[in-house]
Amino acid sequence: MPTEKTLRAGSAQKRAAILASARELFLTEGFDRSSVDAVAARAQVSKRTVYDYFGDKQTLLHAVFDEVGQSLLATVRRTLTDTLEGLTDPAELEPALVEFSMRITTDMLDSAEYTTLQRFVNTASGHLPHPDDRALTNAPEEAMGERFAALAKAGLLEVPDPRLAADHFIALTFGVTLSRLGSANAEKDSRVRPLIVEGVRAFLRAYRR
Amino acid sequence: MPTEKTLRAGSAQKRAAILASARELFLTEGFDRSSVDAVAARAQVSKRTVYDYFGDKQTLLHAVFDEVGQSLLATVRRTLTDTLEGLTDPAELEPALVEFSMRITTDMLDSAEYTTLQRFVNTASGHLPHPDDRALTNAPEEAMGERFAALAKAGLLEVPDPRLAADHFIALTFGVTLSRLGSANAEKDSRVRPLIVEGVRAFLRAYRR
DNA sequence: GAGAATGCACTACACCGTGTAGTGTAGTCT
DNA sequence: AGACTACACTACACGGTGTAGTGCATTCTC
Repeated sequence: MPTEKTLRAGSAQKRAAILASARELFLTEGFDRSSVDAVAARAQVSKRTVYDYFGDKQTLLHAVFDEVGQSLLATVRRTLTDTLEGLTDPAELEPALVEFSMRITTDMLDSAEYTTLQRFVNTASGHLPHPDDRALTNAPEEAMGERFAALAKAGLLEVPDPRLAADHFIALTFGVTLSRLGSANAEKDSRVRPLIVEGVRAFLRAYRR
Repeated sequence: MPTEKTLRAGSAQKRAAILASARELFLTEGFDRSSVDAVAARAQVSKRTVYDYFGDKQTLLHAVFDEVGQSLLATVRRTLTDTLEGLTDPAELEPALVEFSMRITTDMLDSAEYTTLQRFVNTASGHLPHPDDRALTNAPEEAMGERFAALAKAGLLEVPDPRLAADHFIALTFGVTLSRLGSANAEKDSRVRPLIVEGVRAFLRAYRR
């Protein structure tokens, strides 16, 4: 077995530290410009340990990618049920959608996670081979689509293609905000809310029953 | 004057060749992963000449950035007048918008120019200091805003904030297409047109008079 | 049960190979 | 004569590996 590589199970603490460090650096500085030395230093761990836990830099990127994707999906799901569960009053629809969108947008913009995540998917240095990745990336949109379908069933929206509606909603709120204010501070920026509100209104004009 | 650098005026031909080569490489491979040697080789020019024309790699990037921005703006303006000039028949609005959007989207997706342009603005290795850049990046949206305002004046649209409407239109058509199909082949891909059509329809539901 | 031995995660550090930005220069082409 | 090339060269950063050594817990031994 020449290519047999034994990765240590190790204290989950160090592993988490390395992962957090890599996540922070990769997402802010970019993958190429983040050296493994820097990741190790930030995690207060020797470079050798990084290589013992994760085999190489690509694998480390992959681990970060998975983690970010999972946490993003979890946030979306939680916020979805927090703000849009069991809505029946049409008058509450707009404020609820604004609330949902604001929470997601501020969450995402602050750490620039979604942005760089997408950047990884499209441009990643060295293509990502795992087919799981696309699925993971699309999962948040799927979840939103299901929620929109539920709102349609409740008679609040008219949504022939829920998944497409989800894409449109994201584009009108998060997408516009991101492209206007390039991933800089979100909840503090007073320009965010009006953009979101207008995005939600446009969405409702297009999709309200 | 210690930092005085003398850049050659030189035959515009070589300069253009270098610029084209850099543009191609930077946009497809990414800035970091494109070596100056590769740029020089592709332009069939010695590396020394590259450094004689442009001072360093950053400056070369900046020149590419400007050129792409200008050409993008020109394309948008031309397509705008080609497809949306002097529209009066409401029935022609949807097909005209689809046509406009298809042409822009296929143009942009094929060479991935817009994508990577945006990527440069936000993440560029070494922040771009020039204030011109943001303005240049926003110019296409401004142009579209003006056209939408004209369509509103003609009674075809209801557009209180033309610039915002432009952002919404881009998000619904180009933005959605880009995020679904990651910048891969455009006019050949049969999934593009339906996405654009649905984006335009959603836009019209939200903005039609 | 005290102390030695063992195993293991981890560090510190040197090292290799390679890729790349940028320069200096001698020579060639027009 | 000046634009341009070919090329050698510097300086450096980075990915990855090998290894000597350290701290520490568990286990073995008497």
